[in-house]
Amino acid sequence: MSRAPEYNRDEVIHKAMQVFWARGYGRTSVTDLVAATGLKPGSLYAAFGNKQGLFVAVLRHYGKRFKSRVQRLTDTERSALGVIRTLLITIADEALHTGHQRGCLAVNSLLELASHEPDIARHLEAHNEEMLQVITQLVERAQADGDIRPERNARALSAFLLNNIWGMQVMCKSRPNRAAMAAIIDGILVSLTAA
Amino acid sequence: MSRAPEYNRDEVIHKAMQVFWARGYGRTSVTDLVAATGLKPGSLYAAFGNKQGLFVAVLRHYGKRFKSRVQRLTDTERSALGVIRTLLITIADEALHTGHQRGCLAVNSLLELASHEPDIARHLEAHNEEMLQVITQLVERAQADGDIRPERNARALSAFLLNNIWGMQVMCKSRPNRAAMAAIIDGILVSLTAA
DNA sequence: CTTATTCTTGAATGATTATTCAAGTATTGC
DNA sequence: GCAATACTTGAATAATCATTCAAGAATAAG
Repeated sequence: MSRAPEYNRDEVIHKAMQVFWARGYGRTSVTDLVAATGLKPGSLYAAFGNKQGLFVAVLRHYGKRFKSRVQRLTDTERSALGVIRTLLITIADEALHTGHQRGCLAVNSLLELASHEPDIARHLEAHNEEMLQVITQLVERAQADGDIRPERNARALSAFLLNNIWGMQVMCKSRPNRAAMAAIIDGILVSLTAA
Repeated sequence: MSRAPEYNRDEVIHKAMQVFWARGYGRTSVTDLVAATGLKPGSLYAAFGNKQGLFVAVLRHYGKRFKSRVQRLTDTERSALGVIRTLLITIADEALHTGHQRGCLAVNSLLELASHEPDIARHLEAHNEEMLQVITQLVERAQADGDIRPERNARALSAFLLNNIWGMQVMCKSRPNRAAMAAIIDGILVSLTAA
């Protein structure tokens, strides 16, 4: 006993993500979102409360997307160190090949909003903590494989790895460069596999 | 035969920097700048053209400030590798000790504006290139000192180093953490001084 | 069909924005 | 004192912003 929505929620979130990712939160107007999603203001506000509500939904979507991508990598690659290497190469390739220099939505949003929107800050910190855990598991598996010395602190190595991933996401925004990317990946692997 | 300005240009730029740094370009209103600098809109626009003009002046000021800081470090430290280590520790300490999590104005602005303001993007890319050169000189000196293997590519090592500095500036915005910072600095130095 | 429920629409609202400009004020040279 | 010049002031402007809401349209139950 009611009317069904004409839109698909996930599609709307995905389209909104493209706009937020390309333009940032602050520079994205509700008018932009209306144009991208096809939903009129009233429907958008009924579905997500407000602009920030839609943005939180987008961040959730982005996080799931990233995790499922790592999972797919883990499924195809045999060694954990191979997964790490492929992950880094994938990030580099994405930065180098895509024309738009969007970087990482989570990093972009962290820098834009962390100091001003506590709710979003908390969400992004949780996202980073999850990323750190995923990486730590990979490092521990690489240690079990014998590719990384077992006496080294997995959590510490992961913090170092995540730091470099963040750095690469910054470079995405400023003349991404194949030689530099290769040097970075090399530097990471040298450090990870050192005695 | 005219009236002298009542303000000091550098002071105004410095005060404007604090606001842009704390709030970001987009979230800083001209009203904020008027409050922080004490200049009324008319005077601000006469002096800097517009908001973006003031921001460019701020970025220039920020760049000079950073370079003079590295220079001071270079003057006091004996070894180039020591300068690199101290530089990294300084960045980490600043992130850990200051209550406000401002990160780096150049990185923040790059992520916020690079895709939308070509003039500012060019300015920030030049800034990054300068940083890369400063770091490359340090690496080359460390090679001459015998602290880094001479056969390694100084430019590549510097790209790796800068990447980690960028990463640390991202971490500034998300729960900066002493153990992680130490792990990162350790990871960098392991890689730099590896065979 | 009737009614209740929910979705859609798009114009209206009020706040905030960057920027301008005319009027007022101080300083300098004569 | 008299201009000429440049700085200061703050109200006005016009655009853009997120958000609301009343009216219309579709669906489902009875």
